[in-house]
Amino acid sequence: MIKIDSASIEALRQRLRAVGLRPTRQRIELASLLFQDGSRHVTAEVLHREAIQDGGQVSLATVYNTLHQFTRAGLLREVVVDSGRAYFDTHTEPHHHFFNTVSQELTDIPAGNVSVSDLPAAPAGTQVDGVDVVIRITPRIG
Amino acid sequence: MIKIDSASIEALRQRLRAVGLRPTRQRIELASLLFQDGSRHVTAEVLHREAIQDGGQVSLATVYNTLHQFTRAGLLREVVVDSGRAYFDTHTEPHHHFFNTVSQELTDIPAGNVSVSDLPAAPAGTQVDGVDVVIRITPRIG
DNA sequence: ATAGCTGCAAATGCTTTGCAAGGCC
DNA sequence: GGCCTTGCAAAGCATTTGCAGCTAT
Repeated sequence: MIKIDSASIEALRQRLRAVGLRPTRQRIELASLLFQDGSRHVTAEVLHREAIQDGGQVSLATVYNTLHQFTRAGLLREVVVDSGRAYFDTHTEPHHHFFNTVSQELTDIPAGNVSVSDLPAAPAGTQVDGVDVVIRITPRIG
Repeated sequence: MIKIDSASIEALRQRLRAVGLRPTRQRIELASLLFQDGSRHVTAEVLHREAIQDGGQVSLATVYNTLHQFTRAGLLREVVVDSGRAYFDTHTEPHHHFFNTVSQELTDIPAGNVSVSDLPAAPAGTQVDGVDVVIRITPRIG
C-alpha cells in the first residue's frame, strides 16, 4: 500500500465519490498510483504490477474494470497507439503523443506544440469526436 | 476465385516477384482483392471472408501472414486505430484517416487536407518515424 | 440491509506459431 | 529437388465476463 497521508486519501475518496464511484480499497490504491504524481501513461498490466509491488491487493481483472470505470468517469483517457494493448493517460485534456515503437513508451507532447489545420469536414451524417495525433519515434541509430 | 483477365494476373505476379515474394495462388487471390480497385482498408478477418466468398481457398493464418509480408514489402501499411484489431491500408503514401468508432469503418482523409505544424523535436536520442492523425467520428444524432 | 464491488477462473477475440504436407522455380 | 509457402490446430496475449462472496453506506 502506498504510504500517503490521510488528507490525500480523503481527497481521493472525495474525487471518486464525486464521479459516482465508491471509494473502495482497490480503487484508492489505483487512484493513488495514477493521480499522485503528474501525468502518467499506463497499461493495465503495468499498473497491476505497480500495485502489487506496492503491497496492494488487487486482481488484474479489477485493474481492467477500474481503468474502464475511471475512463467512463472522465478521470482517464484511453490512447490508441498499439493494436494489441490499451494505454490510459491521466491527462484528459486534448493533447497529443509520442510513441516509441521500440520501448513501447508513450509520452505527452508538450502543450502548445502541434497544431492541426485544414481539418476536412466530417463525412455526411457523422460528427467529429476527437482528433488524435501520434508521432511514432524510434531510438536514433548512429 | 476472382475472375480477372490473365494480363492482370500477370501484372500481380510481377508485382509480387518485384518485392521478393513468390506468386502463389493465395497471394494472388489476396492481392487481387486488395489492389484491384483503388484504396482499401481491411482487417484480416474481413479479407479472409471476402476471399472465401470469392471462392478462394485461403486459411485465416495465411491471410495474417500475407498481410504482414505485404506490409514488410511495402505494398501495405498498417493503421493503428483500435487497440484490439489491426487494419491494413493499400494506400502506402503518408496520409491520414477518419475512423468511425461505431461502424468500425476506416477511411482516408482526402489528400491536401490536414496539415500538422509546430511539430516538436523528437525526444533526445530518438528520431521521428511517422506522424499519424486519426479523426474519430460517430454517426450524428439528430 | 442492499446495492455495488471484487476476484477468481473460465471464456473470448485477435493474432502467432510449430510442423507436416504441398507448391514454385 | 530444394526451398519457400500453406494450413491446420494449438498456443499465446490482452481483455472481458459470470458468479459467489465481500464491502461501503
